Amino acid sequence: MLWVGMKQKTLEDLFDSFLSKQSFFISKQALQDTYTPDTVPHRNEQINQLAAILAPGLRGDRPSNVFIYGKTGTGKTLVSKFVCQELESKAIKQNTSLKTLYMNCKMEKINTPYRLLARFLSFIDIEVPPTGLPTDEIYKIFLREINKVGGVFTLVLDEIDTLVETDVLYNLTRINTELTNAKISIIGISNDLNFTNNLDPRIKSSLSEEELVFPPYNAIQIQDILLDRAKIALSPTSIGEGTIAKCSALAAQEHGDVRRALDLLRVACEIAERNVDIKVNEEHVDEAMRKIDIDRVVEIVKTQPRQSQIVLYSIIYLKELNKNEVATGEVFEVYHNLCKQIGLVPLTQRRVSDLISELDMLGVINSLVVSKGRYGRTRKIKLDMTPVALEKTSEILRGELL
DNA sequence: CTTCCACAGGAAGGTCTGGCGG
DNA sequence: CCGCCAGACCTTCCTGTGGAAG
Repeated sequence: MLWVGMKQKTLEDLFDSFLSKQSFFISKQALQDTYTPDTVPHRNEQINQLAAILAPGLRGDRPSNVFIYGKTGTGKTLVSKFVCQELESKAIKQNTSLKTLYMNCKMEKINTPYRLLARFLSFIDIEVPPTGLPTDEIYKIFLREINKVGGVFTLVLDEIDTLVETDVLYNLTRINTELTNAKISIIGISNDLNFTNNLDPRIKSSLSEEELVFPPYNAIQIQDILLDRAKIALSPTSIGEGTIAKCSALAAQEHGDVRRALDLLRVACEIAERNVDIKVNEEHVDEAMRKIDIDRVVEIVKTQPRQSQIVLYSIIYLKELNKNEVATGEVFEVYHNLCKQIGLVPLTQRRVSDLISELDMLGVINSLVVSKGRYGRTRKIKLDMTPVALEKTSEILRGELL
């Protein structure tokens, strides 16, 4: 698929033409989302607001807690990191004891008080075992050490949504009352705009003393940002007419997600480079779009535990019988038979129901609870992937399971 | 209007793994 | 080695419920 448009050549020809061509990339990192640019365009307002909220930390006062909302790729993480960096360097200059600490709750799997405290402690160079100790033991260590170090701490909790089920947030809001020598303020970042709706009102009012909303970027802004990055990342001769505009337009359609635009451009370049084409053009972007989608699905499917894979395969199996929308009961039945065939002990329907929810959250299926009146209440379950991705998934699962 | 289906999804608790300090 | 701990993963038991059928 990646070799679309390439005629049959000898390998020697291929290598020659590859070498004779300048690489598309000057610095690929600039298109990756780990990259932190020197400036953050179109986010001045948010930067200033956040800086104003955090500034009291420079006088040794505890800044208000902040809640930041905005969809993915709207610059929340970037702005937070940027402001924190500036704040810290200012603090160092004037010799204030102020530290900022960033953690991504989802990626670092910080979903229990224990882990949050452990992570915090490792930040001030105290290592504690990852498990084994009682939580209140860790808490005691935490209080002791944090008071020893002292000063103002600004804690950035990215993707704070993952903490909502647990009592982490509640404990966090109370932590300051136990501190004698240190002050902690919290920046919570969420891409779920309704996040605080189902939050305990006390936690809500405490955590969102201030709120910032990051609106999506529009197509022009995305293009602007993309051009900036492309200047750093790519050789100018390699970018075809309209390529950047197309990436921007597609990302703007999505929901103003810059990360998406950057991914599109980067993958499009990789495809073009592999094809030994001269420039990245709009077709490469289309191809990139497909590839990103497939890669996403494949990655999820592969890393799913066996039982979950069987559940997904059951849904695919039903789809192949031309049943587009299926109910939980049907899936469970197929799943049950499949387990027996493979020789695995099947899980209960209760558990399978949860697995279906998880697959829904991962975005490989779509499920909606509907009532069919007399015929009960169940989920309508649909696959949520492109035909190509579906084919690939089916292939992988068949390989893994049978 | 009531009934009643086919589940959703909460609560509590069990089992297992990996790790602790003594 | 022991008793204990956190956390992942499941089971059991349970109450709740939207709306077509009667």
